[in-house]
Amino acid sequence: MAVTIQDVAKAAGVSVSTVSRAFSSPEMVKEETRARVRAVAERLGYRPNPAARGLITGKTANIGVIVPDLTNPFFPSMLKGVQARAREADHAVFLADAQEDGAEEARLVAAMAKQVDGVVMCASRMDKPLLDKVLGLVPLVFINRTVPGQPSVTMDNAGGMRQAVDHLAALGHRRIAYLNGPRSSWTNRERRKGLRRAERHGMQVTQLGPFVPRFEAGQQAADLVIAAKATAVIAYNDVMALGVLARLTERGVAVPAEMSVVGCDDIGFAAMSTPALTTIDLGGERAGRVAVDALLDILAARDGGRRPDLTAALIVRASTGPVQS
Amino acid sequence: MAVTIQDVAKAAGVSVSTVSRAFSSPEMVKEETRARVRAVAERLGYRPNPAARGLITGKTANIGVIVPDLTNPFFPSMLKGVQARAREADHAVFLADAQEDGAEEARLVAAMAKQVDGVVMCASRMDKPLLDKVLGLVPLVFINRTVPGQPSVTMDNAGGMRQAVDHLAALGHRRIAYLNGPRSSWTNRERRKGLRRAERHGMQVTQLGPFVPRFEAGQQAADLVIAAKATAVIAYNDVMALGVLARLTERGVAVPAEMSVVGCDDIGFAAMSTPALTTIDLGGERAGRVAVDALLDILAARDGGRRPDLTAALIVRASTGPVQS
DNA sequence: CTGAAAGCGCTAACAT
DNA sequence: ATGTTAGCGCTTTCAG
Repeated sequence: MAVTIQDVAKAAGVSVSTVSRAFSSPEMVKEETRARVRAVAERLGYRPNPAARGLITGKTANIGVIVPDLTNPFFPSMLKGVQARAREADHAVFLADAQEDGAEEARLVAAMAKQVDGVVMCASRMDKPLLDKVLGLVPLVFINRTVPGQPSVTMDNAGGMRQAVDHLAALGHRRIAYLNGPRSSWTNRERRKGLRRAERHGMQVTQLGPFVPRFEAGQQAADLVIAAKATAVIAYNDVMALGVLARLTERGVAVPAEMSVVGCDDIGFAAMSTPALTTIDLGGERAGRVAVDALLDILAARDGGRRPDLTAALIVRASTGPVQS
Repeated sequence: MAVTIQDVAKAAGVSVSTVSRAFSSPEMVKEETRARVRAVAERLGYRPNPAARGLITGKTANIGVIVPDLTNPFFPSMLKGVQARAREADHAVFLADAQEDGAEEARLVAAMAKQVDGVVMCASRMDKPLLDKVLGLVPLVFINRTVPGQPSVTMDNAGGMRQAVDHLAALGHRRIAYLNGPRSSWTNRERRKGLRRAERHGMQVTQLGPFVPRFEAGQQAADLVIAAKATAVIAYNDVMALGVLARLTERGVAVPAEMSVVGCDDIGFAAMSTPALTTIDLGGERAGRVAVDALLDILAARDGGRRPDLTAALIVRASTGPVQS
């Protein structure tokens, strides 16, 4: 095995506790000895074993993250935020992909429980019974999902939608369509709330779906939107919006001249489509950071409980424009 | 703290060793006692603490993965492969994002070393001195990067390029352009080797770049390709190819009628562009699986050393077509 | 087949 | 300021 605290102690001519302290509580050891110990440790290539440390301190300095699907372009930025904040706090990250399966999420939480101080659940799919199984195993923080009594950081889905609606209203649109995501999605419910803003503008809203939020569904939806005689469409997410765009192009419908399209999430490719996609940036990276903050607070018994909603921002690009008169 | 092996032992009226054996070496304990122990453990919600176990066995049942950039759409599928294979082998995954920085990679390896049995390095950016620092800390398996004496799984970049070139040749193209990725990239060097296949067809190849492999670079490159009078272009990766496509559309150059475009990696969005992108699928998910296999072999002293190159497959979609006569 | 006891590498009282 | 010692939760000889 590798070099242990014993080896360092022996080589430095001190006791193991001194070596331990030289690292964990430097102020408790004389400047001189500390320097010597550190030097010896460095020379030997000593690194404290976090597992052994965790066994006694009860803290692992690891945090877990569970996402429903790694290939969903919505998550990478969130993960990046988690990762970055975790690093700043000297914590390592355990990542797992639950394959859109709530039961798998529960299994993963249980598997991680002992090796992490807490876990960040991104857009968890777990239902009540599953939740009951894992709650209490380890501190949890939810992103984009509220669970009674559990800390969660939620993005301002409704506010983002309102901005999108206001934007379209300002452009003169009177008939818009909304492409629903999965019916069970908390996020989708929130977005519908924001959609009610349309009433204030006297706009007519056609609800389509629910759809499996994929590119193909967007293509399919595009034809429905045209048939509904809407002049603008807001999609559940960017991937679907991109599908709409593709199908519209295929059918020769000019965007934004004949149809405005708004997506959601501001995934990387939203800026790369033709035309570039107007979209709602929910602040995924920020959410990741905040979730880790909350977790850290809880662990420090600082009680980071409920965090304020993050602010959403409409990113206006080339896929939305004034309605044709 | 949670329920420990002691609690189970007491509740089941056996010694801790029996409980331990009931889980780790079931054949060593009588059928009847095993069942009882298991039942009690289940009732109490006992889960062995992997850290404590690892301390004694020297195995953590965790594997680490380091990627240069989580937001790079090339990696998710690879991660998915790693994740899936790890799960099958009952290993958890430690993920870290090195932010395209070799030094950070080294730091991460050191930080992970004690908590994982081995780490998979995806497209590592580490140079020789950095490598020397981390080699030996923990078993490493490299993906898309060869390091003398280290196990690595490489994708068939050259073979993929050859397929692309043959495809273009078959379509009658005589003048093609290649958009280089970063000069230091091992991957790019391999692709250039495959590009030599063009000589056999008597094709003229214009090398452009090196480019930072981004969408914007693709847009920039598109103009250069047109100026070079090439009728087809192969980009270092899909993101660049998508940039090329966007700029070509902007300039009114019809794809594939006037220009054929080939990407590389088969990222999710390659199928969603207009026109859908012909691309080289290097088999990222497969690579992830194979890397974990190799790691597992090494850990079991089965010596999984060098793995055969994975096979690349050209995915022909709508962005390539016969040359205009 | 099962139990007792000795650690794995480390930290945290408790001494000195 | 430093050393001694007792575990953290688990596996693994070594005895029965």
